[in-house]
Amino acid sequence: MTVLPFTPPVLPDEAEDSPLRSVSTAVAVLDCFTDSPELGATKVAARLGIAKSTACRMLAALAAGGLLEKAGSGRYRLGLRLFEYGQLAVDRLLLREVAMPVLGELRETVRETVQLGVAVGTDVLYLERLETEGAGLRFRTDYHRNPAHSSSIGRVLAASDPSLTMAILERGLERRTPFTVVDPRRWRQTLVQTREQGYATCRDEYDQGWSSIAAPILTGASGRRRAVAAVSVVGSTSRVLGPRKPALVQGVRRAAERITVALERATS
Amino acid sequence: MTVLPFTPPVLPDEAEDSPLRSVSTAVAVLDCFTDSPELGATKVAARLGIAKSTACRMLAALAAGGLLEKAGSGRYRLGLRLFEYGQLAVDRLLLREVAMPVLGELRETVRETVQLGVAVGTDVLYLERLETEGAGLRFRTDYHRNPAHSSSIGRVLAASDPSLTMAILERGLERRTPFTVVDPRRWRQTLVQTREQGYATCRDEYDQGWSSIAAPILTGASGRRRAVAAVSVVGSTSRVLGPRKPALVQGVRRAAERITVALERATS
DNA sequence: GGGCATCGTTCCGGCTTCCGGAACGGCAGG
DNA sequence: CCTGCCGTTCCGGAAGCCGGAACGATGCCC
Repeated sequence: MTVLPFTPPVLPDEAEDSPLRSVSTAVAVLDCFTDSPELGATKVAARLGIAKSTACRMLAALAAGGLLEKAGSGRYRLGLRLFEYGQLAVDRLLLREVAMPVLGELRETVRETVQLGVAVGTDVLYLERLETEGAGLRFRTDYHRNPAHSSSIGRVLAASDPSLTMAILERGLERRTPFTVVDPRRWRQTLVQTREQGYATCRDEYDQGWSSIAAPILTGASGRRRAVAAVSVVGSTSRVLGPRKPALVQGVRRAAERITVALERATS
Repeated sequence: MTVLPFTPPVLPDEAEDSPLRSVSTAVAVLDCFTDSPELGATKVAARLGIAKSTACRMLAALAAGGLLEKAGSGRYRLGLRLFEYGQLAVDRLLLREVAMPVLGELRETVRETVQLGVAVGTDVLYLERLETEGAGLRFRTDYHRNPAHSSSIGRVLAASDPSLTMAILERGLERRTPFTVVDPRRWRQTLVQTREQGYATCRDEYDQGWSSIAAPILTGASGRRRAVAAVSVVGSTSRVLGPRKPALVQGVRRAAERITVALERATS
């Protein structure tokens, strides 16, 4: 039997400060499914450090609620009700609502994949991704979350949020490619540059050959403006950071600015 | 104070047979947010028939897990982690994976909004919706779930699943427009017709002025084929059920068939 | 094909932890 | 300023949960 690629017990770390232990455990059980598409009671129990019987009951209870689904022979997977809840959650986001049409136009203009992302912990969560329609090389689309330090959106968000910057540094700058900026000083320097320029770039740092440009969507009074989200254009490095770069930068910045204004108008 | 449009206590009905009461309650709390975007402890407690303190703890625990988020002044809303889980759930669906490219081509062909839906209880849940790109009237996009009886996808699914048919009839055929088929006999007749034709239509039954055509995605051995999902084209009634109807029917059927074949190939 | 290892599920006693009522603090409206 | 209303906290009683072990089923390997 091979060594499990699993991260050891997650539960003791994050469930310590919350009441309702069984609910916390249930959430931890759900978390197990972010890494593995299908899990059984034994593996869940092992990963969380709980009794097998407890894991079994948790799985059954979550399945009864539709958050999990039973996939033959006692294995479980994430349930469709989660998809439903997730859609509801994001539909109710004013940000996404006002951003959507602008993103659509941006894609038309730049003819590359465009993204809308926010910070979740030290990661970037992509709320929307409109893929390029061209037949060119497609960006891989099989993730919805990235470490923030190796993402242009993450850089834009961190540039205006000192606490996010600290959290990212504390977690550590994990190397993904030979080009990932892993030196804290150099990484901070990229934030300085981002603030000066008003946009961020990310060259080959997450997936070699792929780069992106991002600009911030701001909110708050003019004195205390902060980035709540960011728009980015992503594509092969030669297409994004080559001769078209100035045009893409302008497109991304304009789109972000338009969303910022639309947000202000909608919330006032 | 106005009469609440809330359905009275949901919890006693569905949490009776499951162990882990607090987990069941937590799921019921989540369910409250399908109707209302934001809720506080008092309203949740009233709706579920639990103590205010219990509701408060539930909300706090769910928020600690990221399933809910605190929206200033003690109100809560669905959290982004749900979006993440939901994306994972649907990304891992083989059905969606093989259907996506076909749906894209179908939209190109018919130049209308196309949908992919499955049955969840007596509703249709839309796993994917590609909106028409044209500048024409857009179908409203603010829902992800429909009563199955007034949907062409629901009709297709019910036509091949007697137990779904029964469940829908037991729940009752709610009238949504003057054209909604609410007579059980007539509704059953539409299923017969669906089986004969191999596709279903729905004219002005959910939103007046909007109609759809759906065809089934089948699975299982040739003897026991059953619809697991369906593809549909939706647009204004004149565009969908007018002169273009034969072309749209053919397009939808071909797409559904291609997905069926692709699914078989992928699972064998 | 048979035996074995593994896994999911069930049962039960001890006790952890959760529930409900009441009191506290903050907020908004009168 | 006062008065509801609401979210949160505290506490005792007890209900429901946890963990270990036994059961039944599944699937793998020989």
